[in-house]
Amino acid sequence: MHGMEPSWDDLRTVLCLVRGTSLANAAGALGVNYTTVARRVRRVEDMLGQKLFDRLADGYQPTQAGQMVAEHAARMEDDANALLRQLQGRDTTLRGPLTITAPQLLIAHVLAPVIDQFCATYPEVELHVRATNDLLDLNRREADLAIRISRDPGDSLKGLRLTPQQSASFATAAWADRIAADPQGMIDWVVYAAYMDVPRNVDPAYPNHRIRMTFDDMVAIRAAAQAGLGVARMPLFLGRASGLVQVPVLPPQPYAEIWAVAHPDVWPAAKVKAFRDVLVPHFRAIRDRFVA
Amino acid sequence: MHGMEPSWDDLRTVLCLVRGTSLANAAGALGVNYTTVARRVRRVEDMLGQKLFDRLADGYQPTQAGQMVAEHAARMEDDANALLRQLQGRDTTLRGPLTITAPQLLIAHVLAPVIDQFCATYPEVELHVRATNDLLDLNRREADLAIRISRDPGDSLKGLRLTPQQSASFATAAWADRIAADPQGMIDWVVYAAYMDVPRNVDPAYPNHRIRMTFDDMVAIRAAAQAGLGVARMPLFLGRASGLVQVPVLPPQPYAEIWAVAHPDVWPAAKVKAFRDVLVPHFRAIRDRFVA
DNA sequence: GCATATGCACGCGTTTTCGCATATAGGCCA
DNA sequence: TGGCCTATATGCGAAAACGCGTGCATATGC
Repeated sequence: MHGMEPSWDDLRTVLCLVRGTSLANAAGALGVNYTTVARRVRRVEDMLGQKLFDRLADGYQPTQAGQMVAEHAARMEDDANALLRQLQGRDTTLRGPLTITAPQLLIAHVLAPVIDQFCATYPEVELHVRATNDLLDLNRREADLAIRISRDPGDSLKGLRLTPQQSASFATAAWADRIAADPQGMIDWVVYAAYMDVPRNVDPAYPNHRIRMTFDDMVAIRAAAQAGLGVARMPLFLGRASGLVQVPVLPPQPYAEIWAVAHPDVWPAAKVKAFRDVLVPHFRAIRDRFVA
Repeated sequence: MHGMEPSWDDLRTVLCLVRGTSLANAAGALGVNYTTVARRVRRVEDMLGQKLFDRLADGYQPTQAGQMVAEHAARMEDDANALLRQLQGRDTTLRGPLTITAPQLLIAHVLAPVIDQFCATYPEVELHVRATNDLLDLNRREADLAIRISRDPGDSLKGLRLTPQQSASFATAAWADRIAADPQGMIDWVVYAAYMDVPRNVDPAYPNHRIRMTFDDMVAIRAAAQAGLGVARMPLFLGRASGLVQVPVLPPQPYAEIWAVAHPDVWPAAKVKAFRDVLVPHFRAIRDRFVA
């Protein structure tokens, strides 16, 4: 025990190192040089008089004491995030940073005009767009507002339904012709890896199906369909915007709705509200792109 | 909004400034120069893009946003304290700092030999003694172990009863003679301000009493009794050690017990246990100083 | 078995932060 | 009203923290 108590930032550094397992990862998360992480960790250990990490060949391995530090620091982080969210929710300015997130395909085919209009209307807002299928953690402020396909389960996020939508089967024109000419023929499917099966509710007029291949990503599925590998189920807005033909194998049917969600703390922030106010009328105007 | 998020240490600084209401107080609590406090606060405000304090003539007055920062930082502080307590509780060394607290009079007349013995037995322990009647906050690690008259209410502290004790009435030899000579005579009392009355249970053989003066401190009461201002009720160990004579006006009767208390996290620490192991036998050996 | 990639430790020069001294403004009391 | 006390701003030199480059050890791949 050296007596002095460690600085809160040093505790945070320990948390990042436990999470990252290497100095470089922790340094990246903190936005500092990894040498600094090493120095801070050593300093905390000196102050606490306890070793927090075993220096192994493949990185820093936390000791039991290191785990304890990380657990408490994680709770401190929750409080810090809650604070920043609440302060952000009180913000009434239309200046400065705003981070939104949405799946790539939704941005490319639906949101681009919304983003354009928003930036033109609020030129002082510094908009950051995170185009990813990953569900960013809105509690940790990885984004302020998320546009998602299907409302999120679990978290206590506040949400707004932008539109219902339907899915259907799409393929190249060549495939469409072939299916029309021979409904009894074998139909190749390109499907999500998670499902691993031909969609339910296919029209009984087309009895023969097989899985041609599976993907874990809708961009890849669309590319495969565009390459003529088979038929794919996808939301109407996407199939229609991809140069594909809707084939009658799978009739239009309900698909996950599109939602805008945010943490309730952040929801009332002026910039977040402003973005919603551009988003909602735009989705109302183009609703017929999502349903048959 | 400047974008960057504030460092946790800066949030802590805001907390101390809200608590202290002046730069100097906050700086004292943090162990830094007050100029540093002013700079950090300004930095946080820039980062958050919100004013956290109104600079008034008589100090920094927190805004609503400043209050919010302080509330969350207070929770972070609780977590940091819990961490430090738990790490301390795991400490098995008999080196380094240990802070105990007890009322001045208990230290002066009872604990001094215990402290002496402990320091001789564990020379590598750096013992800090905080002699005060204030109840230090053991949650906040203002002390590791407290010896208190009466077990603490409220907190969830772990405790050990060191001894029961009794109180009685004490005065100078002159007063003792006067009372023996004239039991019907007026008896002047020196009492605690909190009570504002002659003790209950006085012997009916002494019918005439009045409050001569009140004090809010036992050191002062004893001094007044020693100066011959009147009769005072005090614990036996104190009266007997103060050159006073026990007078029969108030027969010996139960008084608050003496306890050793610590936070349950800290209780198992080696240094805390070592101190208890010196404390307990000593109190057993001198028990007759506390009861009639 | 050699080359490469990953990850950490150490030393040096630079940037940032800090403490101290000084200056300034407002409130209290004789 | 003048002096003093408290409390906050500002400028400068010192100290601490930081980033970068280099070197070493271990694991991985051809």
